[in-house]
Amino acid sequence: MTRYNPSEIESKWRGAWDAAGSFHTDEDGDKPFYVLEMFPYPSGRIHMGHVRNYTLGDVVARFKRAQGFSVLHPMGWDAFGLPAENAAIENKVHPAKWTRENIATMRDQLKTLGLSIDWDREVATCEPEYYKHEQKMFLDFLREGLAYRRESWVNWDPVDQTVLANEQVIDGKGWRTGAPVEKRRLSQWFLKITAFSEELLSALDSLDRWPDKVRLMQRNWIGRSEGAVLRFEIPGRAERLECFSTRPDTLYGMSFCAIAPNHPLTEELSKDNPALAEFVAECNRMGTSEEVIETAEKKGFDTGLTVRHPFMPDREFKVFVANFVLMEYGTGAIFGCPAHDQRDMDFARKYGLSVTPVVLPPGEDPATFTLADEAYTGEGALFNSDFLDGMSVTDGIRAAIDRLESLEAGTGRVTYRLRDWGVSRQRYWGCPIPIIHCLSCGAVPVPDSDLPVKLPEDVTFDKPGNPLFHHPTWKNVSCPSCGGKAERETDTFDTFFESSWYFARYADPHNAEKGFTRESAARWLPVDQYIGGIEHAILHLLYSRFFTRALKQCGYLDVEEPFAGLFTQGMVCHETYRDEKGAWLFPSQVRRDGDAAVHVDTGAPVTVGRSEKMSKSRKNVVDPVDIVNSYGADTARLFMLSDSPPDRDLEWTESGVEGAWRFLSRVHRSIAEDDGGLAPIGTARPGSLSDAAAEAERLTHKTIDGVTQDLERFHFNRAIARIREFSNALFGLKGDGDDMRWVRRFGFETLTRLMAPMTPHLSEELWSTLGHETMLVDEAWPVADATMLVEDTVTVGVQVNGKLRATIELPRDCDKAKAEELALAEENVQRALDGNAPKKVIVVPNRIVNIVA
RNA sequence: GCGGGCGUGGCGGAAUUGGUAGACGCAAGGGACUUAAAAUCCCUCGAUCUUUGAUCGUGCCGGUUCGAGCCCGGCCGCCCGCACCA
Repeated sequence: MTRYNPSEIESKWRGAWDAAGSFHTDEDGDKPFYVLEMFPYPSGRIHMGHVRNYTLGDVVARFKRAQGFSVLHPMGWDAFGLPAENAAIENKVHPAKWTRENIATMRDQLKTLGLSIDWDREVATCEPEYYKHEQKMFLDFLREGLAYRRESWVNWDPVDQTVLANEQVIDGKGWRTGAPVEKRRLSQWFLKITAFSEELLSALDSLDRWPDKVRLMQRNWIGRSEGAVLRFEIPGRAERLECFSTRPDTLYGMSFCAIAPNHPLTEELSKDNPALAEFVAECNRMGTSEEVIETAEKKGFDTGLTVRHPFMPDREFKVFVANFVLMEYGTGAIFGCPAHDQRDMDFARKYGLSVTPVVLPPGEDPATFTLADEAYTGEGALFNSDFLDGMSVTDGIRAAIDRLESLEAGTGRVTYRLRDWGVSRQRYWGCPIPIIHCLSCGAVPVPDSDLPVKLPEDVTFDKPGNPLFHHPTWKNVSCPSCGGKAERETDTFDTFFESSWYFARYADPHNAEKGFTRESAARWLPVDQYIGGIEHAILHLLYSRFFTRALKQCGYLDVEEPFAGLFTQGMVCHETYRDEKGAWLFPSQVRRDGDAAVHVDTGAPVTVGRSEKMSKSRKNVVDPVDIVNSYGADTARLFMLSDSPPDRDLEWTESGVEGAWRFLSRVHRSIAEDDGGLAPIGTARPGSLSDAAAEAERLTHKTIDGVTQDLERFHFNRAIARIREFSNALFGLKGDGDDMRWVRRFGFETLTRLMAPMTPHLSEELWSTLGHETMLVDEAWPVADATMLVEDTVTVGVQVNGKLRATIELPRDCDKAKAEELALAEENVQRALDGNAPKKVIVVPNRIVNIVA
């Protein structure tokens, strides 16, 4: 008796695939297909989220390969980033060493999953062979005007002497030091993603193999709004005040203007106005967290300036500096119409400004309509508005813009919420920005011949701040332009920079001259199927879309969109456990005892909490390595794919894993221990089959058809349900006549082939057990015989007044009269009719008969 | 506040997109095998009742339809994204 021994089987077949070069990318085949999963950050160990992500991708890759596609399925490492620096500081290990060791560990772990990856194409973004190309890209962007430098605000930790990302600022304090975070102004590099705002928005419509949800999130993020820029005269001053508004139709309801605390005009005025300067400082102190914004009161400071109304030159309105006006959006200045904007209303009530309604809600009387403290933002007819009176909001907007343009007091304008991408990070473990700062020449690009600018590895982390800044020699260079004394840029790129083009590098991973050739990009891009977490719905995907367009503009490639198909997987969740003191416990420390749960060692009661995303902080994690060691990779993979649809969250349960294990053991046992019930390989189909054998044959074809469709549509959980149903029928077949022996072989072989994308090792083993000398990985995907998919008879439900009363067997496509006759003949139907004649009979062929009594 | 999604047995989820609700699995209960256990195999498994059958049942209320888990209107609940974006 041969027991199912996954560790033996799995290492054997991984070795065989390796030796045969089974997953080597075919550069010549005429059906290229690029499957890509988001590459991992080398944190040290793989987690269940990786297992799910890479299993999903591997099912697609193996399925497509079997269907005859030349599949590109690579893997690499998103290897720059903050955790490496944290490890350096905490454990005194160099980020490079830490990262490379983590990569080695995780590569080994990933390999045990049996993924059909071409490891010859592996890339690690922290290596100069990779990042030298993005330095070149950056310089090309600079030449094209797609990169530029300007001052920008950052979160500064005064103790660590470092810049903090927004998520490292907790309650206004540095996450590590607890010191109050300061706002600092630094010169930083930006990529001009806003040059593509409209394109990035409109091209979303063409991404029809992306989830609607992700497209919507990107749409909102880009945030297009149509409106007008108004240029208000400021009596006593030469310049005008520019305000953006989506509602120029409400101009007659205006009662003030407000400008941002960091508006240039504010900065000028506060120079000789200490009270204003103090107000601005107060605004800057105010955090930007959700909670603060939610509860913050609208506050303003009267500048003493006024603006003149464009349509009513005799009317002037006060200009305030207001804490709720953002410099980053529009022009950093607004006109306030309290009646039709809640923020303006709050502000007007606080400072006693006038509230003039100019949009009349339907059914209201203009003579009596007033507003309390709620602004009216709906549709209606304009009134109190001179030439706009009677118009709808939409017509009013157009008419107001026309008038503003004729008065040269404004113009129609489209504004986007999207802002340029700041790529400078004051960090060590990242790609050096290839710029040299010269006192006389300014920021000078490093010449191509001097690339790459290598990140020096002889650094220490004993001083706070960026080690590049303290490096004794690296920084000091001569200016490439004038030869004078100069310094290197010590900032490095945001790590989203590396992940914005890695998918293209895989097309040509060993090219030392270029990031990739146009030809390789033309062959493989865009990625046919990209798979990853929803958490990257906006930034990573948007940056990659931008990068692809920027690269196209610089002549690198000819596509605009990097990812033709996108699938976003759900999270892997697990119950949470806490002991009596409230401390989190690992699942391995907990034993379930019916409804109760107790500590494995002490027997003390354990509180079971709701299921949440697996996370180290809550300890509700299960280590994939443990699962692979005790059940094998195929069981882990099968469980990942069973039950939960891939786009929904998956609940990890021990019993579910056991169920997957039981199923695989059963398949193994049933096929490996089959004693003589199988026809030899290549036996022709017998001329006639018994009913049972014919039914099994038909089911086999139906299963091929169903599983194929399910895999194509990412319904992996249904594919597995179908396979289980199929195997239940198959293993229950009795008899050893020629027909049974033939159909059993046909069924068993089909089963192993259909399971191969999900459980590749076991399938390969069984393929061999069934007597094949070739490897299953090289076999073509089975194709169903279409004539076998239709039954001769169908079971049709019979309803009386919509309620099911019977089912009848009918010949396929049987005529309506016959169906009606047979339906009415049913005893239960007659009883339900209770002697009444049917008023009407609806017959839907092959579906249902409904009798209306 | 704005935008989006989802509510189906004890649980995860199926349901050819308007046509037999609950596939497949998990858990539970019963039985067989065994000295015993594990493993395995078989049976039951939405609720209620007057149990060869009937009634109810897809968050709640209503509508359209011969027929609604699916479509429409209104509620309730949960989840996600954005958030002073003018």
